[in-house]
Amino acid sequence: MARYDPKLVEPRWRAAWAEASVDRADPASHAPKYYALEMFPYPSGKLHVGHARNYAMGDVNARFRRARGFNVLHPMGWDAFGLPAENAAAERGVDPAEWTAGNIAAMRDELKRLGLAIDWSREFATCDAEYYGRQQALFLKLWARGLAYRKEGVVNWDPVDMTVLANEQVIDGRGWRSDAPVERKKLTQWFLRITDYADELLDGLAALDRWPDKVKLMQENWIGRSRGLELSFTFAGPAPTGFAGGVKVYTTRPDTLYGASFVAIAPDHPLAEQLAAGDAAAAAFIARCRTGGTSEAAIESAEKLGHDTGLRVVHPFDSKWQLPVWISNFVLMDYGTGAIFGCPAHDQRDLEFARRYGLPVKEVVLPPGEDAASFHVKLEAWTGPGRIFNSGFLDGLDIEAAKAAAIARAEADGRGQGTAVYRLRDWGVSRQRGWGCPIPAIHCQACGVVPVPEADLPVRLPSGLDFSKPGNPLARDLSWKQVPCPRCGAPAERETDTFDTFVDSAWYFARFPDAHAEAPIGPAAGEWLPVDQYIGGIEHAVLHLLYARFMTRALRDEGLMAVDEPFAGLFTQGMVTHETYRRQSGEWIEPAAVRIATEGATRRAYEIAGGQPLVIGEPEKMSKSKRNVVAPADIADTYGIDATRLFVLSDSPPERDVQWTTAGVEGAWRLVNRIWAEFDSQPPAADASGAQDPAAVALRRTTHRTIKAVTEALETFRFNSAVARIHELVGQLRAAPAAGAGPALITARAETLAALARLVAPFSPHLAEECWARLGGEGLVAAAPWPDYDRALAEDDEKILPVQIDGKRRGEVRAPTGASEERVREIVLADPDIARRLEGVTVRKLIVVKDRIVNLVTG
RNA sequence: GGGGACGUGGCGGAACCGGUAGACGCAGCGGACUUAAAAUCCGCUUUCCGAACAGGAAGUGUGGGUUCGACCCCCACCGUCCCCACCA
Repeated sequence: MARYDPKLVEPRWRAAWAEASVDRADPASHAPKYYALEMFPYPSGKLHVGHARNYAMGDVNARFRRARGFNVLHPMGWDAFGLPAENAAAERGVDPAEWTAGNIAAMRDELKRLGLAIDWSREFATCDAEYYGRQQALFLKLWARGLAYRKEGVVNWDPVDMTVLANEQVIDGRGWRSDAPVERKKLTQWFLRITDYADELLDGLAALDRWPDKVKLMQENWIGRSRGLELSFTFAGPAPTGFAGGVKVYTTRPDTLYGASFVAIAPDHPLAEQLAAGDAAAAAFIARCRTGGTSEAAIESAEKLGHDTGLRVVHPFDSKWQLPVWISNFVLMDYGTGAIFGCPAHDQRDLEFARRYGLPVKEVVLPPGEDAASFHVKLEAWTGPGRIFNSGFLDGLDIEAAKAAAIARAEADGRGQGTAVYRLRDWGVSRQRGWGCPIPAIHCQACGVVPVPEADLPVRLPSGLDFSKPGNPLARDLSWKQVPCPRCGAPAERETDTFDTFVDSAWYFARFPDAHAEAPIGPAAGEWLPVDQYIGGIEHAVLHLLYARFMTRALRDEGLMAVDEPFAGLFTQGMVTHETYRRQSGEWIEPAAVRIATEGATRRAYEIAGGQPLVIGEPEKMSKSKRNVVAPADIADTYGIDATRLFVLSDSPPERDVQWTTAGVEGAWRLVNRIWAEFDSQPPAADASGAQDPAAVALRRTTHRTIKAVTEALETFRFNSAVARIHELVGQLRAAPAAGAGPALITARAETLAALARLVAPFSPHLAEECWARLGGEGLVAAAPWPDYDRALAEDDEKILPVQIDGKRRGEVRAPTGASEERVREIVLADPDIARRLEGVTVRKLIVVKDRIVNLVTG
């Protein structure tokens, strides 16, 4: 018996797949299409077990669908722009393009070694000019449609790296890379008008029935549509220049308007800036607001500060009532109108502000059970339900009715309008980076911002950029930057900002169907999109996944895509974690340097070198800092790829985290060897004529039941359950060994093995090929159809029914599958054991659940 | 502060639609093989009472409820994790 040797077996079958081009999507096929895609990786240069799990899931799905008769498109690419390449360039003086290309080559090899059924003929990287040039072309179209624009906005500015940072790159108020306190800076930036699609992006979520609810909910909250009233407060005295119409505020609580005690505007509000020009105190206050940190902790502890402008506005429902106008740090310029009215009794922030500055607190919502004369808000605002009082024409209404009435009155008076406001902001896509897709625009003194003519695309990144100094090297490369204006020919300058890399990933899935097409999105995209199953991490729930949904719609409106939604099905997989080990002194020790000893049920860790005891920590996300990273390549050297793939899919449900353990992979490795042993010991199929062997019948039943169960588990992404069923089937095979078996059993075993090879193929494709070949199977198992099951065999012909008396299990009876209630009743009452227990009691009720259970209720 | 998810043996987890709780794996224990160890193979393994592979009791975070029957549905509470957050 030959021991299974993955080092010999695995490369051989990968070569065979490549030779036969089994992984290519067939453009001429008439089979139904299936587009399987996993989020493409950033080419860091090293494959992580987390990658291995992600791509193994996608691969199981792709191979399964192919076996079920679909024409599968399963491509791979590289999300290749980004900061790590610039860091490498800055630290080691390497060319980011070369560095990235080297990483891609290394990772491609590692991915290929995983035995993924990927159509490599469609591979591309976002840093290829062939890709990003076409992205520039798409951008020009969006620009022409008015979906791209430039706007001065307040951004997170890293003063050390001299670049804008995305919100997610700001950690506790500091730049994630420089650790410098982030500044709020006004800068003119490119934006994409994602808010034009806010309603559609929100309402479209309902149709995504194969997306996790969690992701849909996160997007819903992120878009954050709220309905309310935009309302103008006119000035009591002469209005400041440009504010003849008053100050426009936004509120979701127009029902509390009679509880108003002030109007507050953001420090960045145009009115505040105008006042600052003539009021030193106001200017100082605004400057102070801008220095405040943006971190969670800073905001949490930040006091509500204000500056009374001295201006007074008139209450919209009572012309004799005047309210002060404050500038306040807790009002945000980029939500709503940048101005609010304060109702301290019914808003906690307004209450804190009012208490600090001695502003009135007037209750207008009476909570149930409270008395109008005695109800007073003290330290906590009342935001719950109630009846409106102290509020003129709104008195006596409930909150919802009062909101409607207040909006109707404001609209009738021409002072306001019921409206929806979104939390979603337009997408700022400018980055002051040198390793990104250049934004195809030229700045001309005379003509303004001019698009690069399409014929001049791609705007290529220059080679030899200097990354050794902070800031954007493109801005320093004058020979690249200085160009004639395409409109008037005068000397002009290129836009030196590059796109946020999320732009690169917002449309890449539409490129794969025609990866080499002249047009950015070729005609085959119409056939393949949407992606049938997309797989990736939950961390992209509101970033990448929202941007891709927006881009798909924007390009649809441009006539370039035929679908509304890019991803019909989405699966978000969990991470791979690992225990952590550290010395008493605190240093983290990598798993490879640790020896685990079990003493009874307790586990202890020792450092291999020196033998000193270590502290075992909870499983955590693998990270360099905690040194708990495991490289797939090292594991594959010992146990082979198939065992590695099997393990990361078998130990936990796929959406949950899985803890990497050596014992776990060893378990998978055992299964690989057990499977192989069954094939290796199987004699050629015998002639089974005659002989009804009960062992053969039992094995066949298990086989067909397993095919059914594995098929259903793979349909619903329950990989762990599928592997458990395979374990069971292998256990049955071992219980009915070929040695000494009669012809009927040998034949049954042959049927089982033929099914097993195909059931295992999505998980452990190399092993499956080896088994298939050993069995004399036709062609490659990678191209073989999925096994069918016999319904009759998958069902037992007899069921064991537990018998409960008053809900407690007291015995069991055997009954034919599908037996009628009367028949089961007879069987139960005829059972001597049951009869004995029923002596002296009356059966009040006998409940039979077909093929499941019997419950006797006594009285 | 707002929103959401999840609590099942020593561990990861399973349980279709409300119908035998603990599949399968890991760890552990016992045995076989071996000079020995590793590997491999066989068996046991929710807890408690019990000599028992007799029988019984308890049991899916806690407390209630609905039901012939609840891990599953409802209410309240406790705990853990995730997302968002001065969003008016």
